[in-house]
Amino acid sequence: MTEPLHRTLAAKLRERIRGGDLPIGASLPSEAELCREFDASRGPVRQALATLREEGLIGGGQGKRPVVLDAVPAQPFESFLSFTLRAEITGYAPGQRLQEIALRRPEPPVAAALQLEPDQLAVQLLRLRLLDGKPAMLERMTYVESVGRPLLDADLDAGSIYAYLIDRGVDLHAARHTFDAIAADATDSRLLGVPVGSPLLRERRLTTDSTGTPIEWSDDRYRPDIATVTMTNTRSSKAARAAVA
Amino acid sequence: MTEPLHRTLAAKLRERIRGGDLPIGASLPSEAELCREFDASRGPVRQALATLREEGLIGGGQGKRPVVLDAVPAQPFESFLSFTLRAEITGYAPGQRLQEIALRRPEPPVAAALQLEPDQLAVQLLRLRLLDGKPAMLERMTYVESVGRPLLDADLDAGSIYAYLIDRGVDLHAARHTFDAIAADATDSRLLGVPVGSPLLRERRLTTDSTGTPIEWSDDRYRPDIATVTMTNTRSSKAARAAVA
DNA sequence: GAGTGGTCTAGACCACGCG
DNA sequence: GCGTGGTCTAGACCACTCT
Repeated sequence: MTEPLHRTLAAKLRERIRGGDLPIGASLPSEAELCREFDASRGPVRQALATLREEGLIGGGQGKRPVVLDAVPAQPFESFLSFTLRAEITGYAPGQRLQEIALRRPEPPVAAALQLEPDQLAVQLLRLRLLDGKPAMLERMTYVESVGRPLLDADLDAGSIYAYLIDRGVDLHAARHTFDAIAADATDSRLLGVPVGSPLLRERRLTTDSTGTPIEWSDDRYRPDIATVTMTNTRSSKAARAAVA
Repeated sequence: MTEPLHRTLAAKLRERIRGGDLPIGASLPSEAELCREFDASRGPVRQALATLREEGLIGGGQGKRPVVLDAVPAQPFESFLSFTLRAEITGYAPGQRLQEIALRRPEPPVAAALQLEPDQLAVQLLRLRLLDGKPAMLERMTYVESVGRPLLDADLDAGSIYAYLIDRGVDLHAARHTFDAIAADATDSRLLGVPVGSPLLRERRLTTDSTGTPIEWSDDRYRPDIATVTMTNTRSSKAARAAVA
């Protein structure tokens, strides 16, 4: 165990919160009490508390004890990307049905977003995402060929594409998300089971690697009565957590 | 000057970076050097460096000096909240037309979100937001009475409510945003200038102070052809930036 | 006034990066 | 091996909250 003390303390406190030992709204022990309990000085104790504050788990202020605000810590980047992860955080059972996967020349706006030449190929997927077995979101994803090729041989009904890509060492670094609303088209209507023209939440996403090179473009449409997109941000930390449902 | 030392140090370093004294890619002085220069101990110096790291200004690691990464600090929280700020970042001219402000008992779901008793009063606003003079978003905001009272006397067509509240010392700490899509109702239709039933992007937001006490509830509806909500997140830093348009 | 977190000091040892 | 940041201790004073 060469784990730093402040990490150990943070982990122990996190466990008490997640385990319900310290319910939402409860006060944590004071810094002095934690020092005595763990036989540590104030430095590490304060560092551990700062970590939990960053994660949005606790709040508080001068003269007041820290208070439990939330039971689930934020995991900013991955949770922003992965429908699977976001669903699991929220307690829903995620599922998926691949409708189509193809290697083709993408439409001009998509090609432009991915900075592809007009004749370059990309891997496109149409996939229906489920929450507790009900159609919740329809995603139209486009990957640059070098990244997307292996997906042609993968079992895409099995789980998260992001987990698969990260496992293979793909350098996912930044993402830009744009939200708006759009009326359901015929494909949306058929697969999501809503009338044509009904309002859907659309998230368009461009994911890039750490050099800024585009990797993935996606157009995701959510059925608003089944799934919403939620995110939390706090002033001090810059952590943001995203979830569905 | 009752400003804490670590804040002062952070401000001085931030100034050197913004002023080009420390260009992007340059190394900062070592912690020991900063201690000598400012005649401080390591604690405050490290706290100041941690602040800049949080803002995405500097990076670095064990054994290496801190390196300047960027010259402009991210201000994630405010930019997440303020339509005005988000518009300015994107280069649009924000505007607003207050339609109504009232002190009343909010509808039960809103009262529940704000943890109010059924007979407690709250301040409710209906305000149309403009981008370059065109109707872009309609917000229905509800503030707990203690926070919202001063708004009854403020000039709400002048600028950002958040700037006003923060100036008055209101402790805005965390916000939870939920996005979905909804069909325009009669009020939306009239003020936003879209047909009844057309799809709108809806953002519902609950803002709390650092003890977790709810302060504000808002239901914001965006006209998708005029305004969208965009956010960027990166893997390494937890900074996220939001914008409209 | 007692208890709490916010801040600061002075000194120490360790792990990592680099020459 | 030396300088760096990462971690930890022990003690101190102040500002704030609560009662």
